[in-house]
Amino acid sequence: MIDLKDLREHPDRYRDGCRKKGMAVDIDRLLALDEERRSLSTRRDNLRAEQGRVEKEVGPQIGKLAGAIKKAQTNERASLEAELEALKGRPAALKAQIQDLEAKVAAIEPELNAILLSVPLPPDPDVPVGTSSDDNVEIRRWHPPSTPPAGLGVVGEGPWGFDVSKPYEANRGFRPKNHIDLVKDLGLADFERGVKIAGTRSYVLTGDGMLLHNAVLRYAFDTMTLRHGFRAMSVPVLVREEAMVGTGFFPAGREQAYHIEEAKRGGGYDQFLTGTGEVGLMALHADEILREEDLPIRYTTVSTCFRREAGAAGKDTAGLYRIHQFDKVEQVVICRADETESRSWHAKMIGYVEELLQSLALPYRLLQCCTGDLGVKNADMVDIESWMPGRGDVGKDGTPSGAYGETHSASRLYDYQCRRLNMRYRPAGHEKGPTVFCHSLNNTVAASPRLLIPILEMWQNADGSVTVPPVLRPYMGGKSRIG
RNA sequence: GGAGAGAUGGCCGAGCGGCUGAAGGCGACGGUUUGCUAAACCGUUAUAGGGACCAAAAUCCCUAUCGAGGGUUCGAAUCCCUCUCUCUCCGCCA
Repeated sequence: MIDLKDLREHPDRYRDGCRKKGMAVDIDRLLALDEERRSLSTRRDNLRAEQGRVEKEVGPQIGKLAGAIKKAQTNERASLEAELEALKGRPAALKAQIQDLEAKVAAIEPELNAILLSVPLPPDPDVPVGTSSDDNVEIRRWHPPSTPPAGLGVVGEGPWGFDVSKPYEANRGFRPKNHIDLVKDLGLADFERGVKIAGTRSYVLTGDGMLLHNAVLRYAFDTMTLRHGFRAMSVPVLVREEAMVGTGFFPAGREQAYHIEEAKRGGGYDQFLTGTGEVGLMALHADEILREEDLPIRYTTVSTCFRREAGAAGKDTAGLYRIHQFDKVEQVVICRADETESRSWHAKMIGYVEELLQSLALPYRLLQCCTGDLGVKNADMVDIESWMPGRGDVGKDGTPSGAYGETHSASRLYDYQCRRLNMRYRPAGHEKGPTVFCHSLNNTVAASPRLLIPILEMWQNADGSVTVPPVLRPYMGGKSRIG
């Protein structure tokens, strides 16, 4: 959520933000509603103050009179009652006016709040302006060196020295299989039975496929907790609507989430399946005032993620790329409201992922997302795409060109999310000062099975087997080869 | 699923129609005392919205908030209704 006060003072900043992000939000309507609400509530508050004074003044008299009436003789009762009615007249008139104003305020609020929730955080000035992912700007690429660093592999096995500008065959000396064929031939996944059980975009990981999946997650999780000091967490993936709204996924992404309609069954309230562990991690401290010395908070979780993929019909229907359910290691940082600190965490969180991909020898590139590709809640977003030989256009010989596919996404949100979540801290040394909304950031560490695609395709061998990247072997009982 | 009990400030806990933004305690912060610490004593101690002032901060004023929402009343932390949550016991269960 953006700061309404700031919008009031700098409406053009938000108009501009909407335009750059390609989102149509009626800022003028919001300003008008805000103006109206403030004028109404000021009048209401003044009347309430008046009511308070009147109550103190005539309240006790009313009480006394009411008591007197009970004891009074019938002949004097009538005059006492008239007096009581006269006394009640003033507060009653105030009450009616107050209720009228309250009703008017209440009538405005739903629309005002709905618009307010949909106003996007303006993108940072250094984010390139664009309309879609086509306008994203490549920041840099990384290719694995031809000589593997100590402990990460041996020459001739895996993608060491791989150059994505050359065909796979020129790099490795054989024509690659795509991950779909690899998992079928090696018995790593069963799509038919997945669909039988759960419908389209469903799958079953089998045998070494499941082991490799777990190995990737464990490796990524351990990297974050043991090496980088992030706190290991398990969080709900079935959450209340408040958590979805608070983290900024609703209302914009409502169609993307599975909706558990418990209220219809008399369950009291509905729930939603989260599409990322970010929801649970960020909602943890909702409505809390944190201590500055406890910041930054660094959390990581591994959780199952659910996505309806609404609007993606027909896109990436085969394989493990776009699926309804997957597992993801996610990292979040909650830090002080300081732009420099936010930016520095963003860079660090991207660095952790680069380190991970490099240890797996997977070629990748960093993509600066343009304004049109940002969600409502980000000021800045960097995607990391890993090289997937099985993607891209298929050539005359039936071999795909290979293409980068998104495997990670690092967002910088300033206080947008924490404002919605009402997550604040009290700056140290300013015990009496106002509270400040925290900044938050999030980034993927590893999403699997999607990350299995580059791993399998890049680490496959000419004989159809797949070498297990050395860093994953400890998580697979030391196994070095599948097939 | 059945039966009870409860939800008050950073925490504990009183209040059960007006004088209660809320006693008392703990904690925290400031001060006095002190060779230093401790103790003792004094004081301060919520959040949000709006407004005054203003370059800004500070300050001041008004309003709201005692789990949430609605109701009764001139007036609700206090009475009534609904919801949410927590705890205890029984049943069931990975």
